Amino acid sequence: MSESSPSKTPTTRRKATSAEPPPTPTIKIVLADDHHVVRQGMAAIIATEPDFKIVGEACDGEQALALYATHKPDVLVLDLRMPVLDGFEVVKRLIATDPDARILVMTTYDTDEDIWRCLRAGAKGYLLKDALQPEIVTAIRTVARGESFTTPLLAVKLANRAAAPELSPREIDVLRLLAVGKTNKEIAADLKIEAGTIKSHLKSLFTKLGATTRTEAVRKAQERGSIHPS
Amino acid sequence: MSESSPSKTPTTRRKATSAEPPPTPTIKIVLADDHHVVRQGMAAIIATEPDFKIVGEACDGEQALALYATHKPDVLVLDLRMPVLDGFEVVKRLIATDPDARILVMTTYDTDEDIWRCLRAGAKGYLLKDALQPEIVTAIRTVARGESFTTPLLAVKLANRAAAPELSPREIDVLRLLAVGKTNKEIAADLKIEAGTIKSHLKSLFTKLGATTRTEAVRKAQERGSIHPS
DNA sequence: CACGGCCTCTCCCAAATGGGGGAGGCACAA
DNA sequence: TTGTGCCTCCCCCATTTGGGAGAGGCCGTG
Repeated sequence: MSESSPSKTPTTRRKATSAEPPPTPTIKIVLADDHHVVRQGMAAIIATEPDFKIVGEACDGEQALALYATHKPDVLVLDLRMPVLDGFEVVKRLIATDPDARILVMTTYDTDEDIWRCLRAGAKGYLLKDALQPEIVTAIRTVARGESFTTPLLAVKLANRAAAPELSPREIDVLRLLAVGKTNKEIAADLKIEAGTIKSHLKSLFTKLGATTRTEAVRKAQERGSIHPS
Repeated sequence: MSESSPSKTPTTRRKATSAEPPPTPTIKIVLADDHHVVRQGMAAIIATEPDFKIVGEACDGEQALALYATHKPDVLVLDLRMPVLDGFEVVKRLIATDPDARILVMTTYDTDEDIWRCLRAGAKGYLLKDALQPEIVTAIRTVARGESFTTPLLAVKLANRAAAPELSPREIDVLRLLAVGKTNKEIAADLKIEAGTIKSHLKSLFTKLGATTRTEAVRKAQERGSIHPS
């Protein structure tokens, strides 16, 4: 399903003004993933496209930033979960210095919050690790062109996410402590505020998350990706 | 000609009765992982070893069983999280029909319960997906020889797990409903028992998991892998 | 400036939770 | 047989939680 029209596409319409798949000079790629196996796999897939070239491989966020700076690749393929500096941080910092950076975020997890945050931070595409070869190739090519690419499956999730209300920073603080099983009193002590205030935050958390018990709130927050099990 | 005797190992001892590391005929491998990228990566890594050969690739549990049956590989490299039939089920069924099956379980997640169950079910090795090439190769070779291989990191976790008390089936039932945020009354209704009984189960869950609140219990159970976020 | 969101705090009250007991039936193993 | 663990149920009671209805201060946006 990569090419649009299978029959009527003569070589005539190959205009040279904009970048097109075949005549692209070379797409330079930096790969950032902490799993060696995944890097090998991506390398193998990328090797099937003659105009793709890996110019650097990083296994943590800092390396990714460094390699981007030195190589200025056409695409940065970025894993979200990484040691030292996670994917989201990398996107934020990279876009801050270079707003035109083309980043393709790749991850196993499909919790919407991550996707949402990365795309809003300026990532151009989002791919799940269960993607097949053609989708991966298309994604890289699309992002390299400066356009955006997101797996259809995720479009739905993104729509949901857009409708959902944002959690305030303080609510996240409470949520995190809630998630490890602390009581209101303990959370209050940790945050150095009154226990009653925790109840207030919980109330708004409940309404925002559509939960009625703390356990349910934690669960829904995890589903959304507002908090990580880490 | 004039080959006096360069070394004392002429072609005489070629075919041996027992299998040995260097002269191993060929290690046949079936790869089961639902992520195309990971399969590509493993394939690339396996290709570096001349005596390794992939005889089949599965992307779900059923395919894995089928391919094992037809190819009788020396090693089945198995991902835990897979559609249709998860890794643990595959291990159980495979060992039931062929107790000598050599299975190397590979996963991203390191929740102890999974490891524990798979190894007890008869898997020969456990590898995390962040393993580097040499470790992967060694693991495959070791398991192919019929010995067991487990990442050192996991040995610790296994020790912990062995010490921890087992949760009863009923406790797991309660835990699962607890995890989605249900109240005791709702859980009782779902399980068709008295609400008071839920409290009893919760009490033993709390002591076994070392928790004091339901949210904490859910969290610790998730950490152990007794229940999955699924 | 006024509005809205966020953070803080207050009061009240019904319901749920957690912790302490105990007890009977059942199955399985020593 | 005597355990031991599991599942079911019961009691009581202190604490926590969830829901309702505020209010004041602060800050950024329109």
